[in-house]
Amino acid sequence: MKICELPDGTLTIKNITNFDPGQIFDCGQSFRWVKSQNEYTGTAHDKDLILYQSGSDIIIKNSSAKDFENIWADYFDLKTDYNKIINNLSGIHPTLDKACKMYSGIRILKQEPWEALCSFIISQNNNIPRIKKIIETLCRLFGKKTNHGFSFPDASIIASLNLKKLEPLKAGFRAKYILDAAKKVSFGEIKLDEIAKMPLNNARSELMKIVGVGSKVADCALLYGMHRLEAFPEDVWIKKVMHTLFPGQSSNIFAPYQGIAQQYLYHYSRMHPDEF
DNA sequence: GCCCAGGTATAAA
DNA sequence: TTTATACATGGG
Repeated sequence: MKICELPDGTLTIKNITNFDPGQIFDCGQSFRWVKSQNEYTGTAHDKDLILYQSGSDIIIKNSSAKDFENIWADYFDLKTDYNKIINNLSGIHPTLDKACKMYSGIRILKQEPWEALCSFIISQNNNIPRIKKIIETLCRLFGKKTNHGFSFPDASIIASLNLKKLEPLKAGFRAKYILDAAKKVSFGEIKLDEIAKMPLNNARSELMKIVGVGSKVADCALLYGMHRLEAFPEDVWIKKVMHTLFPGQSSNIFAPYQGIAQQYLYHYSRMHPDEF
């Protein structure tokens, strides 16, 4: 990978592999990247980024090389060798091999822990367009303005609100869950930075102290917000896949990349439901 | 109108 | 420990 700063202010990231913006931003791990034409615009760590793919390069329209190296390279998990992970997973099962290759452009983003936790609370029993709408409203109403959008509101901001003030979100029964999570996080009852380093099962139990956080949301928060690649969010699709392809076996056969295997298998199973 | 959405809390078997 | 149902809202 090589970063080239052009005179017009754009950056070109050359020789980048396993990076397909469509797969990364529309695979359901993040709900905040907005596509317009071929461009994706997103916000993290109070900064915006606008990028698009051009052949095998990624063009960044609004970031300095310094910010890219300090913030975005880590956010996009560019130091992880996904090709190596795919090679490891491919040997486990022929269907997993196909899934890995079909979705080889996915990387697991290092999102901010609170944003991921809150987003996946909102995602429960919900569809992606509406999840996006609720999160967008949450950021617009309570986040800080950035150049091209809004930051995700801190837990302390949301903790200072109440159900009435959350009504414009139209989050339904999830509003009380959002509030409980915000309070527990901002009052220090739940410490996300410590949970990120705990053994997986302890981390899960801690997160599940929040009302409305079950095993699925906990694992999503761990995988997408704390980059715990061994977390394994299990929904109805993944259960079907496991039952069909790996009967009687646990997700540990993918260790230590259960979460990445889950991503490949989830999308493959949605694309080929007849095989399961 | 109807079914369903990358689930969870709750109650009952 | 497993299985059924309500939950708020709106996309398709």
